[in-house]
Amino acid sequence: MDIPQTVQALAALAHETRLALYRMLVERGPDGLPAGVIADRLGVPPSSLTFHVQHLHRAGLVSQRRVGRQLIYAADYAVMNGLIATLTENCCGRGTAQPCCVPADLTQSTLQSA
Amino acid sequence: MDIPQTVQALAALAHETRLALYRMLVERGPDGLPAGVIADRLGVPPSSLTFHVQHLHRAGLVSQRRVGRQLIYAADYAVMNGLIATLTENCCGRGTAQPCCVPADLTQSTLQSA
DNA sequence: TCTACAGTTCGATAATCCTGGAAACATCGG
DNA sequence: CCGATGTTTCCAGGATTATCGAACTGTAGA
Repeated sequence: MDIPQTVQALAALAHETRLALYRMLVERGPDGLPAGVIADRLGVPPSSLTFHVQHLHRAGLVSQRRVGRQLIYAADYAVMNGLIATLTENCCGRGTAQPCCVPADLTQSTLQSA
Repeated sequence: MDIPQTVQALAALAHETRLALYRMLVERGPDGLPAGVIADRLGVPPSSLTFHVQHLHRAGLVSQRRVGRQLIYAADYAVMNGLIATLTENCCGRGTAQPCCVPADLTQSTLQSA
């Protein structure tokens, strides 16, 4: 993940409304949610919702698809995984302090328990 | 890590200069670097450097100490670890997609090799 | 084709952030 | 005490981001 992409993803998440939006979509899973429902739950007017969700979409954090007359947004985990990997590799104190987490590659899928 | 703190940390990192600054300090380790050296390396004027480094400092990502007449800044990993943990817990698709990484708590320090 | 509905785009305003020079503050050496 | 050095604070500007109503686009059903 290159630097501009990292900055873009960080900026996309660095807003209370958008972070709440993204978490809502993660919790919801692959089915996603239509724009209107998201706007309702967040309590923001439609045009503001579009503004924020597009921000996440441009950063690649959220996917968009049309179903009938509604637009469904869903979390796209690839960029988030890339972001966390980048932060873990470049921004955790390697060797100096205890690292925060281990990239999934290193642990042979011994998780699913958390 | 609560939401405002998460947003603040994300916002602090969501700028090319500040991300470069933070990575420089991580690479440097606990010794840290004086403000002047950082400004030189980043190619920003002193007042701009202060602006950005204070931003990181307010977010708790960077510590400050005085040595003689210089102010030394060093990466403080606690907040970064907390940030990554928060993102991993709340923003990775639990169960839906392959997770990006495993919190260090779960792996009995089987690292130090990476 | 007309109407209703779901979202987006447009436009104007407000708020926030960024930049960098100049002045002020703090520390050290003489 | 004075000058030199390192850094911050202050300030003004410019740039970017956020908010939200109103108008527009696209889709579905009668």
